[in-house]
Amino acid sequence: MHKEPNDQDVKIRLLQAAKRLFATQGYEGTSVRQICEAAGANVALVSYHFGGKENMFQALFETFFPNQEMELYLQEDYEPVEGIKLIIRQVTLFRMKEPEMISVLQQEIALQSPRMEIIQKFAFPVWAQLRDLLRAGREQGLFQFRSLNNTFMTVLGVILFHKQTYYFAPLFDDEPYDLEAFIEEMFEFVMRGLCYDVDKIGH
Amino acid sequence: MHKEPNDQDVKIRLLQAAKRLFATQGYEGTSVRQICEAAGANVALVSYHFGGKENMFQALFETFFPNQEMELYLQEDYEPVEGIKLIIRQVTLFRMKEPEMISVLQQEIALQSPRMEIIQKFAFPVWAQLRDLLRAGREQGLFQFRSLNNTFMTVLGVILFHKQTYYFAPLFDDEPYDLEAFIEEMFEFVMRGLCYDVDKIGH
DNA sequence: GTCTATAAGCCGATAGAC
DNA sequence: GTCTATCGGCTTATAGAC
Repeated sequence: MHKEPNDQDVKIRLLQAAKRLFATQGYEGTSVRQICEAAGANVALVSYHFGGKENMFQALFETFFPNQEMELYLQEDYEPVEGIKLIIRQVTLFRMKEPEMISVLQQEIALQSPRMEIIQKFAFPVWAQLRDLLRAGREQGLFQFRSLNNTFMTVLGVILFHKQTYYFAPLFDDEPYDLEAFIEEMFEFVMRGLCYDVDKIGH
Repeated sequence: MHKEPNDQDVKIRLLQAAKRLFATQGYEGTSVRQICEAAGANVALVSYHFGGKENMFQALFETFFPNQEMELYLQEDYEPVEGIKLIIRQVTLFRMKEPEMISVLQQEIALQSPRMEIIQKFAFPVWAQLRDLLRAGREQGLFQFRSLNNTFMTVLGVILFHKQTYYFAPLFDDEPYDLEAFIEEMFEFVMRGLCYDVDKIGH
């Protein structure tokens, strides 16, 4: 009944190879053969361990998505401002920890691919929470905006679009990089965008 | 020496089919055969008219990207605020007119695919202009932010990420839709994010 | 300019040996 | 759990007929 040590090894190696390749070549642009070769595994093992390429895509989110932290977060009851700050913070930390998963996410959102239904199962709770916090903040007079839909997409764009990349590099001066300052700057940008007045409330 | 009327017809039909299919299935996820079938053209005509799938991708940007308007815009010398407003406006109008091109753009940015080099040739002037306007605005005391790089990516995210979609629909209330109000709201969100004070200058 | 036919190869999935 | 061999189908690209 005891598990071969190689069992989990191969599975995790396949997942890591798939994550990297999906991020850099896309889902359709990546073949099962490439994944297996990169993982040093036999061609048949994706079918055996995951039941096909598509199921492997879902396994990626089960493995690398912060599902547990999200569940904990969603149990709490947050004020709009601190709730949004926490979302910005958590999403940004995840983006730093798993840039390849963010790349996969961005691709599938842009494509509106059939895989979006899988992604929804994992990411929707946070998105819905962000939308609810924006609406609650407006109702409490903390934020001001016309369209909830547009504002939601704007904030999501601020959080998700960021990319540190070779292709944008020519535009970028060399700047010292500080993660906490970065999160703070993004949070403050969003709060100002939402017309949140620190003094008015005294937060 | 006169051109067959069908020549341009087939070419433009192929381009339109490619645009639609690349947007919904991705570059790698779309086959030349699919493009030709959707365009009602023979399988060999992509090679004949464009010299292969990759060259067709570039032809997409030559055809559907607002290259002429961009050239005109870049000749002008804009103040930071009005320049950024114009960029937000023009990009948003383009996003409404050619949502499929935006989808292609988003995909390739997320992927950092080899096609990014093609995209750069067409989009970089605007991106560089946006970056320059942000920096100039900061130097003139109009805007306040710490990191030019991060602020640039934030603003680009606000402009480019937006997506009206089936998958986000469950999050969206039905709202009356007004394009001008939408552009204005996005512009004001960005200006507040940049700490731009209307009263201080009297714009 | 358009077509058919074909080349040469990769795709995902699986049956069956070990 | 891992392997090889193979299936049926798809891919891009092109040579050559019309």
